[in-house]
Amino acid sequence: MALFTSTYVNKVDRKGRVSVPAPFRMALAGQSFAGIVVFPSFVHAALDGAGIDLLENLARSVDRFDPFTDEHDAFATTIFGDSHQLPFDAEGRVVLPENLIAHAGITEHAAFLGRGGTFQVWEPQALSAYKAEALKRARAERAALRRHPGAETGA
Amino acid sequence: MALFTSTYVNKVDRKGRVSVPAPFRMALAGQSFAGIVVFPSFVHAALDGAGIDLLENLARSVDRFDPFTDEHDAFATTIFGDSHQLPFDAEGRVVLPENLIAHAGITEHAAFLGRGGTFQVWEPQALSAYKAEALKRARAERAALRRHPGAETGA
DNA sequence: TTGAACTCCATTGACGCCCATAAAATGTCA
DNA sequence: TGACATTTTATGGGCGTCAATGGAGTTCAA
Repeated sequence: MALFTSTYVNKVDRKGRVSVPAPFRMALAGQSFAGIVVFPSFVHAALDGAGIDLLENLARSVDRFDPFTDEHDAFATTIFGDSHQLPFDAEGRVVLPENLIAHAGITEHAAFLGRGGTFQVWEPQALSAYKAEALKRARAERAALRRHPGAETGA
Repeated sequence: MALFTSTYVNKVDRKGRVSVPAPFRMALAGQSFAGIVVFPSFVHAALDGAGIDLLENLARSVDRFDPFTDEHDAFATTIFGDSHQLPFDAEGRVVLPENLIAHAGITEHAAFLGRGGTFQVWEPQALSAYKAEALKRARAERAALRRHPGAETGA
């Protein structure tokens, strides 16, 4: 299971290349596409990222159920339409497309934020601000989550 | 199920390495990741630690991809974004990341405090102070309970 | 032919892997 | 039961490898 954790800030070089953090590359190893998939976040000035499996699963679920549910259909359309497949170079770097750079306000550095099954890419300053905000909300929700504990691993 | 008990104080060497107490390592044996997961405590100048299963369970509870309605969005961001997977070396040591060292105020030594299903890592002095404080509060609460019988919460 | 994108190579600093030692715990045997 | 042997920990340090980064050459296509 791919698990993206921690936050890494890497440099964007003159040619627009960024190293994807090695642990993230590890988590993606063995997928059918050697690279990452990114698309603009709906709610933040950031990018959502994941492995190609995210799109594969989404495509599967659209095929099966979702011709009937408008919400999910619109969701899938947006994601597929705005997603970019970014291949790794030999050193594990990717080139962020211009419009995504702009959406996230990225300049010198890019911050990779692990979110479990997916990750996000932020402009570091913006991420700091968002994290401070998220921490405040997380404190408030901590008690709530404790009342809904996750299932134990039966496997 | 992993059970962390007792308190151990180990040295942090020049390279930032600390031995994870052998009983803790035992409790983590057989997990899918040979190491520990740590993240800054929400409420203390300390680190919360556990096995990778903690994050796996959390990821499962959030894994349906749904940027609009995830009530635990902030929580997942904070936990995953600030969590570090620290692999054991051959001797059962881990390297504490710089920002976590800073958060806990750790310098020469690190105190591992068992808390049942999880554990915490403290700067030893800070842990002593916290323990004394906790003891005082416990006594005060006990006294209060005696003065107001029937006020106990079941939880 | 000129720019964009990819391949290949170089550098350096951090990290992982390995071995050594000492102390403590445990086990063994007469 | 007391002396000795074995194992496990905790700790320190050397060294090779890999990750992150920078830049030069090469291909492809508009």
